[in-house]
Amino acid sequence: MASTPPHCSITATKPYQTHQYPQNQRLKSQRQTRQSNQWTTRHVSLSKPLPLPPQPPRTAAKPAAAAAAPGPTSFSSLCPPSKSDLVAAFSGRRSTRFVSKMHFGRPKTTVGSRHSSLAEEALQSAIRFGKDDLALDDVLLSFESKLCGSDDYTFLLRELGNRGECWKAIRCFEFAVRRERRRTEQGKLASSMISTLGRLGKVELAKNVFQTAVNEGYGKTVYTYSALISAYGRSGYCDEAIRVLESMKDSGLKPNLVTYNAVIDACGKGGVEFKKVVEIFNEMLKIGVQPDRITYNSLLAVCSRGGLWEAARNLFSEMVDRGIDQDIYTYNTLLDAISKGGQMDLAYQIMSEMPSKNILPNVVTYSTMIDGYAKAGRLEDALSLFHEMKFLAVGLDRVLYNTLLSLYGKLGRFAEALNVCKEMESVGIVKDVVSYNALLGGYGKQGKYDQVKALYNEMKEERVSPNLLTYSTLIDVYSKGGLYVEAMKVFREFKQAGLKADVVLYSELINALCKSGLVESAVSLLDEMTKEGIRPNVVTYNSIIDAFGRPATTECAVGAGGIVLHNESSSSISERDVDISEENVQIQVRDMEDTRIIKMFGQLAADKAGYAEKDRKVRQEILCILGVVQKMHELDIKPNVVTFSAILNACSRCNSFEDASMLLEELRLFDNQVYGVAHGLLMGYRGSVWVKAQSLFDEVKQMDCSTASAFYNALTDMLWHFGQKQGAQLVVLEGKRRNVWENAWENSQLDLHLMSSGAARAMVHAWLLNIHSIVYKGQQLPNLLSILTGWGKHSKVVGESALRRAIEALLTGMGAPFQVAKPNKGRFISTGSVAAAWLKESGTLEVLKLHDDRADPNSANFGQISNLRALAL
DNA sequence: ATAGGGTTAG
Repeated sequence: MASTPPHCSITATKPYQTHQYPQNQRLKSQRQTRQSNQWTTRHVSLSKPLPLPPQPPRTAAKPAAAAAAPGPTSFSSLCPPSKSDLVAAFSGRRSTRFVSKMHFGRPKTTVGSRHSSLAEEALQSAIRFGKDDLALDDVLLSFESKLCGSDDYTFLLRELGNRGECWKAIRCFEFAVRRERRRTEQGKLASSMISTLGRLGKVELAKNVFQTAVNEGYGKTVYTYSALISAYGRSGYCDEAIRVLESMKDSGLKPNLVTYNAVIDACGKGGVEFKKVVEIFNEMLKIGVQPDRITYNSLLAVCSRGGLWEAARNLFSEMVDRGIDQDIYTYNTLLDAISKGGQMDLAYQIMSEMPSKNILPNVVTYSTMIDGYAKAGRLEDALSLFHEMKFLAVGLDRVLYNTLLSLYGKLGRFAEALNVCKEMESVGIVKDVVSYNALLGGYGKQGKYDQVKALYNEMKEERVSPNLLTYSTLIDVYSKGGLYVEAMKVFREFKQAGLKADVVLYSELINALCKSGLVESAVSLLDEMTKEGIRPNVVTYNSIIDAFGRPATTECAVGAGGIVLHNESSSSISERDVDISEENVQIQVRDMEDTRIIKMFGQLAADKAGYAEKDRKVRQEILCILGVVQKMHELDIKPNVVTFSAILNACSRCNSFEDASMLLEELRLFDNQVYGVAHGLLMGYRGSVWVKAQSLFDEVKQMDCSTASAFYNALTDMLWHFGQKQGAQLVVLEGKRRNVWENAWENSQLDLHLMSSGAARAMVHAWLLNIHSIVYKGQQLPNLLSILTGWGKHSKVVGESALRRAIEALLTGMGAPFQVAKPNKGRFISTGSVAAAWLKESGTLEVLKLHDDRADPNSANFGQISNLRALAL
């Protein structure tokens, strides 16, 4: 089998779009995916001809969008009220957050509304009797003489929109705009129609309304422009929003406070860089528009996306300096920024100060904080806040329930997760796509594939449509579990739904290839995604860097959930490949690219079954990786700790010191500090290098536990691999001192399950040295000593981990009297007395001491001294 | 015109 699959693409969208609209009935009977796809087409019909107003119609009164539509189509079919999730999925957004939020049905309060009481009546009638276009027209006609001006119609269409009655709102708008002759009034109607559509996530329709309004001469107002900007912002189209601001200035209109607030808000939602937003903010100040509380809140939201907690704090003080009051939004957004910046203690402190400012934490505050703690791995703190809010009788809502589901799911505490589901049910909150995604991810990560399947089925039965994140989660879960055939099936479903892959999905696929050592295929997929216009991010690159030197075949193993893909390996691989190709060729030629992905899964499945043996081509790989890192520089993608860990791990897989040095040079390009420490320790330097190392470790300590431990593991492994064992031990003891591996170290027990093999071995030496010193102080050892290796983080065979094997070999090599504990293959035990006897033997101490292959002549003793000092702590 | 939840790298 070829080592590199043919070139492929997974982003080609299926050209389902028909440019002619089918009849109502036909459309309704078609699949949801098809219906939804209509939304992305630009030519949206503005429905059947409206009943003509009594006045003679103006010649240009026909909306442009309506003119573009060839056939009669009803809005009721184009606006299925419950399909909003699909709409989001099709618009290519990265998040469905915007749309999911609409489930809350936040009704816009109509304070200061100038509508008449008859407008309320008209609304009720429209809701109750406006079953289709004609019936709604009847309602509108019957109220026509009683409703006064644009205020009533504005109320009507806005309220219809708030109730999800999209098509009714539009029909009402068209009805009203034709009956109105004053341009300013028409403009008001247009801007509220645009903002209503924006709130519903129907950007294309909003744009059509805007365009029509401009064409017909009442659309060029600050309000319509602002409304359109906001509509784009809500759906995450920040570039469009900025473009509208520019075109607004071009057409001679001066943006006002609301316009700028909407633009800044759009930037926050669309992930525009803080620097760029500050430019817009400065432009606003320059033309004399004074910022207000909402401006600052929106700026804070920009920080929160990027976890720019320091910038957020500065903005907060700037607000205070300017005499702008804070509100609950300010605090919640600030807390979010600080939480995302990983500063939970600071966040907690600020939250505690809220009551003294007369702003009481609400359910949003709590969900922000609980999620922040959960992401930082501080489960106890997360749960204690949850109990606090219950105690304070802060009501739970959908988001909080979903936060809990995600929390328990991640921890594998499924009993609690199920209780949350029950509670949701009892208070009448139906599980949505977010709930399901959280559960699928939770069960998937624990390898509970039966439950994953059951949940996915339940989801379909409950008619909750999977979205990009659902597919993404499932593909990742199955790939990680080695269930490539399952992954392939999900990928097909995903393509059938007509969705476009995003950077996350690509990164998952690339990671799957990388984990199997297929670096070249991974790189070709990287090229592909770039060609598709999807910008890889640091995660994508980290996977590829980490792939360096991985063996090209993976373990042949049985999944923990008992689902084994080898059930299918009765048919030969080549046969399966042919099947896959033929099937797809039959569907459409354009699916060729997808076929390649599907083949890729086939190849992974085959590799996993042990069919393909590949030679490692180290030379080629190193060039590949170097090229990739260069590319990362060119694209100005900033590396992070994971990048550093990946490079260090790649070094550990090098066969020669020279290769490792080449990789380390890449590290130098990124970051001199990390390079200095890694290189220094590798060369056996101490002194100033150790001082630098301390400050590096201080920074790493800011990260969550698993990120920090991964870095320590990578650095230690690299040092151990190249014979700097004393240096490795120094790093490990530093990690232990800083509690990187959670209570791994007690006198009676050493828990290595979170450590890499190098780190674990260095740790065993240190631990035994410590026990040795206990014995020599004449103190009593515990009756039983155990060393836990766990089952190995990545091994699927019980007790058969590389770590376990490494530790077993180490102990045997030292002659340490530890035995495998029978029922638990990952545990080595010795009685205290037997261990003590061994430690007292004359040669033992020398065996336990570690040495560096390379040492700096100037500080030869430093390592040993600080080892002893660290042990004393 | 403003706040919180679900996916990726270790």
